[in-house]
Amino acid sequence: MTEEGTSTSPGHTEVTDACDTGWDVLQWDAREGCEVRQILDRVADKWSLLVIALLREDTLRFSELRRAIDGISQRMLTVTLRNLERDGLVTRTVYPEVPPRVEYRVSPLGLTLLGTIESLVTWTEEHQLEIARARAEFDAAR
Amino acid sequence: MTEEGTSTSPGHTEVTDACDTGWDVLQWDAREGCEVRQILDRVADKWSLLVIALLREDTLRFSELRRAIDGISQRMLTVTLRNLERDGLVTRTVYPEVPPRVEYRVSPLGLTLLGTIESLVTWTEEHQLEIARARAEFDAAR
DNA sequence: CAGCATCCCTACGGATACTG
DNA sequence: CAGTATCCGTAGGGATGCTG
Repeated sequence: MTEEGTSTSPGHTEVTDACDTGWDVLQWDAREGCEVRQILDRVADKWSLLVIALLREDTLRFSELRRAIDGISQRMLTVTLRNLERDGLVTRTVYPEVPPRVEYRVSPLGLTLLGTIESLVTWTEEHQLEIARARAEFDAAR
Repeated sequence: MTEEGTSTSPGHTEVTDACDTGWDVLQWDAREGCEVRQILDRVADKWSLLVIALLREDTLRFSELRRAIDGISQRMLTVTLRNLERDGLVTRTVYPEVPPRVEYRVSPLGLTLLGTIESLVTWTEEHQLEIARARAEFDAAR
């Protein structure tokens, strides 16, 4: 595995303690080690949010997720699930049966994140017209 | 400019009306045309959030932002500002002076988005320990 | 079934050089 | 000062093929 991993990069932990004080924007970026950046990245990547949202309803197995999502490659589903599992947002359960069965469910932690995300989605729904209008206006001015 | 633009891709607007019904996860992804996806991308890219957060305090000019952000290239600052401006989240004002002066400020719309984002940041701060623990545990199990 | 591994292509984003 | 234009490396992510 030459890629992925969202490296915790041990031995590179000179985060100078930034990111701890509340919403201290001037500091929390630029440094990749920052938690906010990492969580934001996780939530914003192409599939994580979708996967976690799907799992909110009920626990699903790999193939079910694969079919439910439509555009996703099995590679990215694997990668996404591993990341979510690593962050403790999703739980993976393997049933030692003959054709292997693996089930995924959202953890309580994942649920709280999902709740938070909803406010963002709500914001989007409430303002998408404003944004569309702004874009149209901007593009027209070229 | 051969790149960037978050294409409104005209003539590719077959969004089938998805994304309108609230938080209908099963539908809103996979289709790039979705507003939620676009907003999420905007908010999650490397610099947008930081820029908008910096502007919350007071209006700043290009060079001030550049210096304030530290890691950013002037190219990405430009791109980021154009996108934010296009979406109506940030306002750009040009003062026709001899050494040109341009000032940026958050729009009211941008402010409401920032407010929403804060809950995400708060979530991160509240749960970063849990996540760190989960990661450590996961990594240890390899 | 659930996945790892490999190849490969593209978009994101940095560095640099040039204008109004 | 405030950009624009160009070149280019890297990471994200799709397609495909192989295992336990």
